[in-house]
Amino acid sequence: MEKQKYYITTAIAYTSKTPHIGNTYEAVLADSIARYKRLEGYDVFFLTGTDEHGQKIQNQAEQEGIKPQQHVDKIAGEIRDIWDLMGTSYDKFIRTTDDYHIATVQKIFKKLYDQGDIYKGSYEGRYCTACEAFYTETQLVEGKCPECGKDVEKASEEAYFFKMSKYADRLMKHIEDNPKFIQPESRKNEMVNNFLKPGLQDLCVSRTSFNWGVPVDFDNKHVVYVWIDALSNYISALGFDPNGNNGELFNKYWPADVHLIGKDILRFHTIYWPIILMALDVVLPKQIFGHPWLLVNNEKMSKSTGNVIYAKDLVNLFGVDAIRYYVLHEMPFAQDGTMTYELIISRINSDLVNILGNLVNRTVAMVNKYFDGVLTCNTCKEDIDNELISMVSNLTNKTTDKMNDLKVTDSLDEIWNVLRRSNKYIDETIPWVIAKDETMKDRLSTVLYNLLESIRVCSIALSSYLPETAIRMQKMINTNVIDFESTKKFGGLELGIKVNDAEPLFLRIDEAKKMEEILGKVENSPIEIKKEVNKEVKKENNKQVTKVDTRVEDLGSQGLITIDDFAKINMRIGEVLECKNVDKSDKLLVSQIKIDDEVRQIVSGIAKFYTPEQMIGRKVVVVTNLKPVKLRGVLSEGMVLAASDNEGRLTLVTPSEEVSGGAEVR
RNA sequence: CGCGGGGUGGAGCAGUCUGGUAGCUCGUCGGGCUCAUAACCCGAAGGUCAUAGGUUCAAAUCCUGUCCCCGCAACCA
Repeated sequence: MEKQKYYITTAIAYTSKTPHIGNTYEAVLADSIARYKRLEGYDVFFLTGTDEHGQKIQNQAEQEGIKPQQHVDKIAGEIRDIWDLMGTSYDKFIRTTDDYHIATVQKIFKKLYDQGDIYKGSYEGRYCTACEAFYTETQLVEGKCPECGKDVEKASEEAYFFKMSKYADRLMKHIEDNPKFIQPESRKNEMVNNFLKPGLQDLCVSRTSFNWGVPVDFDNKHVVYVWIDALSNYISALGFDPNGNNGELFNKYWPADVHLIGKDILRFHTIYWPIILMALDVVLPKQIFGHPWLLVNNEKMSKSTGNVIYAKDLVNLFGVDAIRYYVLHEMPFAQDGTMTYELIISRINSDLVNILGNLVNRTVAMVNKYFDGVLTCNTCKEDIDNELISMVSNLTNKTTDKMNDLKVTDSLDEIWNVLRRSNKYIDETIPWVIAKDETMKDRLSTVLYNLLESIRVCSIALSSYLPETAIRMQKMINTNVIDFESTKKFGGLELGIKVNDAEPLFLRIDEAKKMEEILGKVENSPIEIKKEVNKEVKKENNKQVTKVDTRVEDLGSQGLITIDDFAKINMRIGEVLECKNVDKSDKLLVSQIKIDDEVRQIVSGIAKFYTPEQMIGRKVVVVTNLKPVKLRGVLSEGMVLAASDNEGRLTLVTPSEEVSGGAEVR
């Protein structure tokens, strides 16, 4: 019988910065699904990769003084290293800067243009001549430029658009007819109610404002804007050809069985992507799963709050499989999961060390102790065995059911139910008691056989989630029967093989010690989390400085500035006379600050940390020669300096001794 | 009234669509056992299911109002 195919993809990771554990989670999730399908006997193709174009990347590269290609090469390499570190078994890693991808995108764009789905139009907006930038109505602040506060004029920028509305009805019907198309289901309603029902706007699919992208080959002022470029990776990777000469992989694997993506980009995958495919006359993917997020202390991970956790650091601290287990287990189907070091440690100790590791260890130890590692009999059964045997034989049916719904967490729970039951079975059968009775030798052997068989079956079930651990388990019990089918009938384990010495699969973690290590109190701590954050903050600051003067680039990528550059920044001591909250803003305070004889109005994003009352009367450090800006409609004529710690808390910088207002800071 | 998610024993969650005695893991307490990584097994305590109304023989579950938390969007000069 021919193998059934299974095509799974992750979203391609954006190469603007090193991905954190939340981004990495998606790759691990996809990997566990891919591995499970392979185990089941599917012919699996697992695609992942990087999205490398766009203005943001172009800007970053400029700020670092390198070519965009150098920048993306570096980050894409990092991403691939992390995916490899986590053991993701992708079949192909696509980069949107790959030649074949660029060529395919160009062909797709051309075809859609030729058949009239893409048309050249203009992007109506407001143009600020001073800033040379376009803004939408909603971006304007009191009808003026949000950057410089000057007047803007109506203007239009040439751009290509995709006629989304043309296909809306067809898409709506598809979504209705295929209830599993968008998963989890709650997301489906969100998409239909918020975007499809109100009517689709035509999508702007090209840009002229930057050039780091796939050029439109028949109109080279334009580059293809993100969605047609990024989304097409799912088919370009397989050798799709808009003109009909599709590659073998495409013919074999398309349509995708599942696109695994973060819930934040669901709209693009469930609306724009299917419509693009319809326009290309390509069948739609079977399912799109918007997975939840991994939160740290109930907050989304972000650089600005300083709570970013990287996979590499976690692996150094806890090991690959422990982290794979944690992220897979803590992430329910539809709801965000949380991550803290304490929770990781507690999960490892209770699930991996106590339940799994200890079960294997005590069982193998008994086989060695009582039988010199070689069991002699597996037929001396008793009724008490039945429940265990039935749970073990049904395990992979259950995990398969769960995996078919992409419920990875539930699948792991099924395995742990069997592991728990096995521990209980040891207490029920009291092997250390029957070991004292010579006539019970066969019974003892059978009991231990049942346990080893349970471990064997669990190891196979686990191999998709904890591949390294599964292999270690199989080596320890020294079995060669590790195929999927063998899990369905109890008794697949060979008799007469000699188990190896018992070794702990996972080491118990002393929480207090580990936390100390994590907080960097221990010397030579492998953890760089806090330091990483500091580095990032410094980098950001450096970028700000490079904006001030382009000559900085000459001084190399360290972002050093000369004393002359520094001298351009004028800082003075000012006294806060008045301070109020800014309307409709939760972060902004507006202060009247007296500097010498002058009173400046300055807006600061410190409302989370200071009340207006606390501000009044304070002496603060003010940057006085910044270009004035309107924030939330309020004019700001400078900047109040504040220090930001790892948690993103702000503390105002104030003079340590009494000093007259207006004093220069240098 | 910008959009969305959530509030269930100390912690993390399931149960809500398809009303019918409130469940799981961790933690705590008590007991058992000693093969094992102070592990494992058994038992107990602990919840007016955010809150106020409504529908119903019956509501964590359906309807309405209110409060709180968290994301997104806008805003950190």
